[in-house]
Amino acid sequence: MKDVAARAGVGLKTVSRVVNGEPGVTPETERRVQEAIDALGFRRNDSARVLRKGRTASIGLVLEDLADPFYGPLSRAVEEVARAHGALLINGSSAEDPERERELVLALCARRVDGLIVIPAGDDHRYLEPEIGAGMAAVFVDRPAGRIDADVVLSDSYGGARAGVAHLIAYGHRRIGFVGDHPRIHTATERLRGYRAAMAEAGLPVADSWVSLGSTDPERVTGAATAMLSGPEPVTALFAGNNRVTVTAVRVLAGLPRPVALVGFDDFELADLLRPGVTVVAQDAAALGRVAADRLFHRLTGATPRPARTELPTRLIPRGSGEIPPGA
Amino acid sequence: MKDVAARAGVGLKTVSRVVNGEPGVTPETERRVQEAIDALGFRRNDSARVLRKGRTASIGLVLEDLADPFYGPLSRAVEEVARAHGALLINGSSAEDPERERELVLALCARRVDGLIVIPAGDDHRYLEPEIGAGMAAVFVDRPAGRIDADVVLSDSYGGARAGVAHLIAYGHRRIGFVGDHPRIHTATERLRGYRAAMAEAGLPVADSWVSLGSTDPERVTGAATAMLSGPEPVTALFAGNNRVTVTAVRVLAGLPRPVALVGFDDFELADLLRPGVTVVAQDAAALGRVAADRLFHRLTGATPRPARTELPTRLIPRGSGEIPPGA
DNA sequence: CTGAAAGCGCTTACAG
DNA sequence: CTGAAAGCGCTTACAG
Repeated sequence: MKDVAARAGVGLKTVSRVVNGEPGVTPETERRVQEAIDALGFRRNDSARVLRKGRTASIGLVLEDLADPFYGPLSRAVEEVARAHGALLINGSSAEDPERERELVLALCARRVDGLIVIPAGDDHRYLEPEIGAGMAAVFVDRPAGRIDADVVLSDSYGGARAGVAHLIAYGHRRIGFVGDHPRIHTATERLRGYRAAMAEAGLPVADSWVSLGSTDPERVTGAATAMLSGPEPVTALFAGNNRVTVTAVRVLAGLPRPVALVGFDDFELADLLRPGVTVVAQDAAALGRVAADRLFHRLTGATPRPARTELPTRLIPRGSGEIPPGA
Repeated sequence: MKDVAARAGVGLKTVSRVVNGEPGVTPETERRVQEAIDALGFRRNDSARVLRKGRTASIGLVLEDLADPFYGPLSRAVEEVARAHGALLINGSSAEDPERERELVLALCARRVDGLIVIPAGDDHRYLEPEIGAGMAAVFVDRPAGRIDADVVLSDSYGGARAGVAHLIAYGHRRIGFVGDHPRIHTATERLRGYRAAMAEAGLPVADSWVSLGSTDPERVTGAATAMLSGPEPVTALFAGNNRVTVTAVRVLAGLPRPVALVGFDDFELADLLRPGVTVVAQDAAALGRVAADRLFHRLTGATPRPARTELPTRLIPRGSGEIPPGA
């Protein structure tokens, strides 16, 4: 900028005015400055600008895995809101590791992102207290923050799972298996709670062997589902706790001689083209991202509402797999 | 930092040493400084650090759409390489709009990211010349840069499409349709070139009505595929130019009374569970990202190889849909 | 309409 | 082992 000023024969502040389109510069001066800018290939260094202004015009998004199809639309929705506010998105994957989540979040704080959207891997976020105290805005998505009071935007996991299991019960099932994600993950336990509620409301018992929480690794899920489907009193229907479990469950059921009912949490592409089509409890990933980002930018404009919990509804989409009666 | 120094009764530089783990500080001094840091909730402001050091420890990734399942694994792979080098990832979607791509890229340059990975939407990147001249490193992925000489990492679209179409020909097809992305997109024209090569090598003519390039919008693709499949001399097989076209083609074919062969470019989840399984020419999205990021960081360590073009091989995966003979 | 001085919060290059 | 001064490249708050 100094070089530009020298070449155009003006002061630093005038260059700054031209670069930022501020008023109060003669057309002739502006022309000279612009010429110098072009000749020197000058581009404003935003690092310096950020240091002076205090705002980085960027927000951080920490999620589990950018490669998971659930997070793509969510990220994109956050990005669109950020873009509408002139902010860039810094993205990071925690790989479901609380320590990695913490490192990422603190690195983003050190960069002074204007705000943070976090899909938490860990269940203790007290490490964020000093940051929030220092003015950092943070919104949690998909799972609540642990041990701190913060905004959170969730899908109605409990209600969705309950409706999905009730759907299977309505089709005559009495022995229904539940295969879900690791019990450390909030959505997994909420969905299990929904399953138990639906069973209890129908007066049905739940055998321990019908419930399996753990890694969504295909081998683990295959083993768990296969165990429930064998033995003297196999389950006649399966409720899958998330998209990855559902996909593996579809593979397991495809290899079975008899049809078994299946309802999965999370919709996925082509679910309608499988035979049978896969009945799912759909959640709106893009809406989760959009609502969370809106909340964040609301805070960034100076509003300081008390931290709130927002639950987005889910939607049951019958496609065939969830309407198979027991013993079909 | 000034406050920390004052509270600990030391100089600024000593605080800096402790914060950065530099040697040459008495344990006792370090303890005092650490205490002040904790008491004040101090966190180093990386904006200032960046300004002084000249490196932001971040790279930019501009792609078409974060929500597209093809880009998720690619982004994640880039992120992992960046992480290994201590860098964060700033992500942006061009939405296939050249002007938006340009805005994003220039915004990232203004932030002085250390390097750039770009999946180009436009075909003229001369706007990057001043930046590259000023030392910005850029690697293009999936499609080459337009009108500038730059590193590029691609899948072998030509060879993959040619192999896919040859596969259909080997199963007896003579009239094969090609539905692809917009002709402005490099991969679309390369895959079309592969299609034409395979047809020519088999001595087969290509009717104009068998080829349709354009938007991957489901309506457009449905119309194009339907037209090729009707009339007095309908095609007996379809080659789909990318993942989104393939998905729509599967839907179209599912509604047809007779079986029609299909080979798609890009693999997708559950392709093996559809009936018939979908035969695809698979490319490795994660490898594209990994190789591009490796190249970028190689440049960032000071190496200045001449810009090179790297082509990653594709792999034909027969699953059933591509092995349906004509008139089956 | 224009510009000189101070300062954002660090690191660098020295000096003690 | 420790620290004072200068500077990274901008913007802010003034003054003319």
